[in-house]
Amino acid sequence: MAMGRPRSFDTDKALDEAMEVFWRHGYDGASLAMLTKAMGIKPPSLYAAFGSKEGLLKAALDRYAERRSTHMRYVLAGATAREVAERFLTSIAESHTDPANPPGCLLVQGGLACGEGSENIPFELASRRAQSETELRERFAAAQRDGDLGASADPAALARFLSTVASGMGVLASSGADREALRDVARVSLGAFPGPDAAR
Amino acid sequence: MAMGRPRSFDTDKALDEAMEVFWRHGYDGASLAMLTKAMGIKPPSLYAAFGSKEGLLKAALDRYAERRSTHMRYVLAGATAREVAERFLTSIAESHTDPANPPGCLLVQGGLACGEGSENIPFELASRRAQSETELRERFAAAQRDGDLGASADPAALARFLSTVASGMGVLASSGADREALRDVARVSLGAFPGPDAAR
DNA sequence: ATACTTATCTACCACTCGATACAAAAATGG
DNA sequence: CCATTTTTGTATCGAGTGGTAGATAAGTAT
Repeated sequence: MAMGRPRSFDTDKALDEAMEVFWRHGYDGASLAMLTKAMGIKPPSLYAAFGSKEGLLKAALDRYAERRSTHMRYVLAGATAREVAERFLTSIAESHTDPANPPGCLLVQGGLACGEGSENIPFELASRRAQSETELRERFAAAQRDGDLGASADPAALARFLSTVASGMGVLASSGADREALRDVARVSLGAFPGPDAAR
Repeated sequence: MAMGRPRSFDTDKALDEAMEVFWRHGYDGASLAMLTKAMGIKPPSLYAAFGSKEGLLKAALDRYAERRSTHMRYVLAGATAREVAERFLTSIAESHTDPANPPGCLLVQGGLACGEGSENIPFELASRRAQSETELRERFAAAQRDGDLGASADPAALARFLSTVASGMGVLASSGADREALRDVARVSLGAFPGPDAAR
């Protein structure tokens, strides 16, 4: 069977460029002209590969999730619930101010509100944000069974708290806050985090 | 001297409608068609009254700030730093889930990232977010002088922490979280807040 | 080589964007 | 009344939007 003309661009490389544009300008703010220029391809190639602007975003989000899953594995591997929280917030302070990327978090910058015709974008981003919150919640529930998180603690509330602080740090970083400011927030936030029952 | 034809719409009422549109769709996502329809006026009237789309946003932000200054006065009037923090977070849990408004916070929803030609919008919103952080910081510094906030506490870091949690709660609310979820976040966050030195 | 399949490029589609020119309308001052 | 001033509605501007038609290029299979 004939294979056809091979693709002349690297899909992952192009996705990285698209990701950066969505990250910096949001879904609505990212025009096809900006995207195709950054990706180094023309509109028909984009549509053949990703179907639509929304499809391109989803592909970029998948790639973003891949990147973060490495971080998240490290975070969840913390020995105690407390250490997981610490790893979570400090790694976010680093990643959200990494000069290799636009400041903040793609899942926040991508678009909390959108215009007509892209109403489902905020939902898409929210569901992806919810994923790491779920991972944290399950990790904390396990920690509670293991005894390194007090029985009186609320795993769901703690996970939601950390996820909320993470979103807030995304907002903070996007407005130009430096790494030290985010570390401060992480440090103060950890003061809200309980240890095993004996410690509190 | 001739006075000219009187304006046929109420400026403040129109601004409230515009505010809601910006709140729900963000700056880029809010089209002139949506704005003029919501405001019940035609483009020339909009431009005569507010100069530009950006001018309209700024006018809406001014009105938003007016609304919030009442809340902020109540917050800052708390007897102790701890009480100020408590009032700040709980009032935000309420306001960000007030069914009378779009969910979340206009200063966050309005746009963290924008397209070409509106690059200064995120700055405008960030500077308005920074305002309440400054108010909190100054209040906490005063609390430290008064002795109801420990000498070892860092007023700037605490204010930044609260402001960050507030932004995070805005993100959380915009994705449909209910009031109880926001209250949980507020409650957990307050665990990070120190009292007078004796208490910790 | 020829057939077939797929990707790419040029050019363009219908539509929406923010913003405005212009004339009619509605007020006041004389 | 008329002159003046300002607002309003209609109708539209040029630019840019997301997306595509159609021809051409570049590969594989036979």
